[in-house]
Amino acid sequence: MSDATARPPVRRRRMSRAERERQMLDVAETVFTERGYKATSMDEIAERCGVSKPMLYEYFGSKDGLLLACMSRVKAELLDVTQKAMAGAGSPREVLRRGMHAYFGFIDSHSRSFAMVLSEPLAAPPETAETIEATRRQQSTLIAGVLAVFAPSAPRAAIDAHTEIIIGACERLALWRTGRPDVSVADAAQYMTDFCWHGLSPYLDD
Amino acid sequence: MSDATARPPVRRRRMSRAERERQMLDVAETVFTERGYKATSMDEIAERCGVSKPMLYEYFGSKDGLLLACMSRVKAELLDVTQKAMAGAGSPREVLRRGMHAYFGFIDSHSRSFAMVLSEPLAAPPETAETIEATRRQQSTLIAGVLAVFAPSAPRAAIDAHTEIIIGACERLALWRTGRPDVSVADAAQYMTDFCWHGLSPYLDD
DNA sequence: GCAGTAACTTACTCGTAGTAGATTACGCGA
DNA sequence: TCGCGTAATCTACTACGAGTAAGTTACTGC
Repeated sequence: MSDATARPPVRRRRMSRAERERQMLDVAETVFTERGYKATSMDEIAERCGVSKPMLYEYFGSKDGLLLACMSRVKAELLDVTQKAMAGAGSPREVLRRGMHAYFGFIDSHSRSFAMVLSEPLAAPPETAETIEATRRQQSTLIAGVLAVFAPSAPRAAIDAHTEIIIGACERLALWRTGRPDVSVADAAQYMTDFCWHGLSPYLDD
Repeated sequence: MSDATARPPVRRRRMSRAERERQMLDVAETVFTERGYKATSMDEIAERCGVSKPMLYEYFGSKDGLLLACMSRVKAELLDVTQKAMAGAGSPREVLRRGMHAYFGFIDSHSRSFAMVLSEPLAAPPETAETIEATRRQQSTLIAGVLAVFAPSAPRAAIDAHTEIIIGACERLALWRTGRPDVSVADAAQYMTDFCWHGLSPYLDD
């Protein structure tokens, strides 16, 4: 009866490294999403993992490191989903539309509010910022690849610039959708695709 | 001789509220830019103002508040510059190009690295994030207004969406330019304008 | 059963955001 | 020129959270 009375029998299983790491990432992702990066304390994440703080540091080195790990995982998943969606398409335009649809759909369903964290959180030292940029670059590479295939005649600088333009536009639009439940995933994908294809010209009256 | 020996005669003038506020914002902007948001301590800003920490809190309430005030000021200036640049143009396309040019030019000359702070710093509580969004919305309103004039036939939702797309693209492109000194202000403005006008279609080979 | 190691903990330090309450300098009327 | 009120300012704290050093426990293979 010694444990039943004193403390609720918190099941503190030992876990393998990989198992624990995954669990920590899951918890951290949840808490960061709930509270925001700054308002989250390492102590709280540790507690909700049923583990003590130094464990987190053992695994991720720092609070920034933990956030970074979360983001890397999510971004990798996002990249994968996007890539797969694009694979099945025929026309260039369809490739783009499907990619966009997958992108917005992922952010929407997976963790709508985590999108905030994704696009905002850097209070971080420049080093961390750079790492995040690097992750983003993967996404860029995908887009840039697509553009390069579609437009082999375009100079490199133009491709890079347009890649940044498209990524920025997507991220911002995704963020905006957070407060606009009336705009569906398909709508957003359509807006982006149309805009990429013809810009504003369809709307212009002259 | 009493002050000359003991301590360097730090000129600690008293200032009026408005005067001190401006000075604090100047210093804070500089330090945030130098060190990044997180790595900057309120003590350091206070010291470089020749003032003690509680003064900063008296004026801005919190570290987030101070950052926010900096950003508001810069954004207001940016908005102003952009607006003025657009005023003098004839054709719609020229309006856009001039606006873009002013935008990138401002970020470039005024505080290239502060652009990082502008687009990153939110480790802030949601409330602060919202305030920043509100500031950004001013910029949005400008763009949306322009779009509405150019394309009176477009539905409201489309205008809003395109506004977000354009803002996101601009911010991202500005950030990207930070690491690409070879891309001039004019280049960036041109990329954005062209893309807004016709999207990718000029590059597509089909 | 008994190493040996890998998972895990307790119990700290240190830096920095934020605050309570005393204090000083300046403007202004007599 | 002298006080006197008030606004600007300071000293001296507390609180909390990131990060760490060094020790402790539980599985794993022999």
